Parts: sequence; C-alpha cells; structure tokens
Amino acid sequence: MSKRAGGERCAQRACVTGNSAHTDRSEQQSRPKHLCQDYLPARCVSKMMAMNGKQNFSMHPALQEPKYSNLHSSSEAMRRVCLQAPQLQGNIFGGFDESLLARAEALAAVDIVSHGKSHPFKPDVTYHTMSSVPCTSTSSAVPISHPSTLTSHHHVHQTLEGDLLDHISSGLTVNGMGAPDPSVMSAQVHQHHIQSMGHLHQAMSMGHPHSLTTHNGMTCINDVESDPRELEAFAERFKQRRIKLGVTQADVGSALANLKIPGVGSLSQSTICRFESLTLSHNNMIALKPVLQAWLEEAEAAYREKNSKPDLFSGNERKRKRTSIAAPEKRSLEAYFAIQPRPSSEKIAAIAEKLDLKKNVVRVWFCNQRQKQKRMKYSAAH
DNA sequence: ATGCATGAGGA
DNA sequence: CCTCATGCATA
Repeated sequence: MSKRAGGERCAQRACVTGNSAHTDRSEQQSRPKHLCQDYLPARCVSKMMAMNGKQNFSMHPALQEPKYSNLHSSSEAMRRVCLQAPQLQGNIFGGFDESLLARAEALAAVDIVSHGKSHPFKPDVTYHTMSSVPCTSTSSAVPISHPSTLTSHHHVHQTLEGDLLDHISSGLTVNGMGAPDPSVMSAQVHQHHIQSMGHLHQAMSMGHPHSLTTHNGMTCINDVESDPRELEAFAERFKQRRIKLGVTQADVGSALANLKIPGVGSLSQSTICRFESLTLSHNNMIALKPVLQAWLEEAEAAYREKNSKPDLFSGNERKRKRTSIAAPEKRSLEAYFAIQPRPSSEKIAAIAEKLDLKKNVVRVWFCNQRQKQKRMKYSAAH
C-alpha cells in the first residue's frame, strides 16, 4: 500500500487487456475464440465493470496474436527459442547459473568499457527511430531499419559471450522472424473494431478524408485501419492538430472523459504521449485511435465555435515514489536480459541478490523490458 | 519522454 | 507469475 497515491483510478483500469498476453508460453496461435464484444479503451471501463458487474468489453484475443507475431517476430522468436529448449536452458542457467550471472556481469562491464556509455542494446532506444533521436551519423546506425531489437544486442553478446549465447543465437535464427505482414493483423483487428465501434466509427471516418480503403465496396470502413502506416500517420496528425488547438497531452487525457463515450474515461499524459510517439503496443494504438480521433473531432469543432468544451484539465495530486535502478545494475540487467529475457523465479532471485535489488524490482524490470520490446516504433520498416 | 509500478485477466 | 494497458513520478 501507499505505492500509489492516485488510488482513485487504479481500481478501474485494465480492461482493454482482456486480450491475450500469456500467449507466448502457452500457444500463440491456436485460439480463435469468440469475437470480442466491445473494446472500450480504458480504466473507466473497469470502473463500469465494477459497478455494473458486467463486463462486455475487453479486447478480443485473436486480435493480438497475428499482430505480435509480425511486429515482434524477433522477440517472439527469442522467447520461443528459449521456451523450446528447456533443457538447454537448464544447462546454461540451471547448471552454470553462477558463471552465467558472472559472465553477464562481466559482459556488462565489458560493454561499458568498449562502448562507453552507449551500448547497442539500448532497450529504450530500440524502437525510437524518428521521434526524439537526432539521428546523427553516429546514432543512426542503430535504430532505423532494424527489424528488431534482437539483432542488435545479439551481435554484441555473441561476440562477447561466445558459446553461451551461441545456442540461443542459432535457435533464434532458425526460428526465424518472418517478414512482417501487417495485412494479416490489419484484417483481424479491422473487423473487430468495425463491429465494436459504433459511433466512434463515424467520427473517425470524418476525420479521415484520405484514408479511403475502398474494400469490397464498403467505403467507410477504413478507419479502423490497423495498418501501421495509418496509425503512424494518424498519430502524427493528431499531435499536430492537438498542438494547434493549444492542448497539452495531459489535457487531452483528462478531456477524454468529457466525451462521455461509454466506457471511455480519461487517460494520462503518459499514454497520450506514447500514443503520439507510437510507443504503445499495436493493439493499444488501435484501441486508442478511435477515441482520440473522436476527441479531436469534438475539440476542433468546439474550437471553431469558440466553445471550450473538451479540454479542461484535471487537478490531481500525486505522491508515489519510484525506485530507480542504478546504472551499473541496469547494465547487468540488460546483459542478463540479452541472454535470457524470461528468467525463472530462481534466476530472478539470484540476479536480484547479486545486484542487491529486491526480487520484485528485478521481476518487474524484466516484465517491463519484455513489454518494451513489444511496443511499436517499427517506423524503420517503412 | 520514459522508468518503475500496479492490477486485471488468464493459465 | 506472465502479459498488457496504464499511470505516477521524474529526468
């Protein structure tokens, strides 16, 4: 307790999540399931759920799978490989736990020495391509056209770690990350949204004069477009127009609640920011797009008629402490992560001990790293 | 803009 | 215990 002062909202979030998740270990592509009901983007949904006791939204699981397999083929591959070779893992991690950890640390150290501050596996920079990265001749080397994060840290470690990673490496390669095929997921996400997005849909259509996807004759369905390009374009236009309206990300977030769209409540500045910079999962982007588009429509309309309506802000009070992991520890964690992104509880405990961090901190760190790898920012592909 | 964290939902 | 959507706190 005490972790989060903003307790108001916590109880109500996470519903868009109903989708898959754990898919990777279990099975990622073998469950069509029912088509979802209503997607509904946010925590408020959960609020409703809580109140009404009924939850009909939650994103449809099938949505995610194909998508991720495309977008994150690399990490997927990585994971699979690891999962596929349990005994191998056992050898490496179980058998030589100590040496592994030691090597990872050594690796981290070496990394520092040889690359100075910037090692190739800069987790956060991985999907940064166009946003804030200057792209000087130096930095550009990493991001832009990298199909994946994997590739980068891979090399490095392979070099440094040699055999240890060798297994993993080869496995990875074999497992191959197929060429991304956005069309697949597009289609699925697409229909999903179409059926679940009533009114929002209209708003979206209006806002999108150019994205005419004259499918089989249906001319207005395009919006739900899960096409990465579409999202990218929208995100940018959104940001532009938002700025033009003189509204901050935080404003937008809180203003969403004023839209009165059932199941749609406010969002944080973080989320709006991430949406604009495409640092959300594809699914998440898809889910949020219609809502943000709806807001944009209204905001612009209100703006035209001098009606200040949507904007407004939220006066919040926040008080939560965030533990920060020191650079050296972080480097080690990254090294470990490169070797094994999904360490067992034991490994986590071991790592935690070595780095003198709380086990939970380490666990969460790994979770967050994994999640990061799955985020968007595939801009490079285009 | 991003790091660390929470919690719902799902095996 | 994981994934995923999100958020508070902060660099």
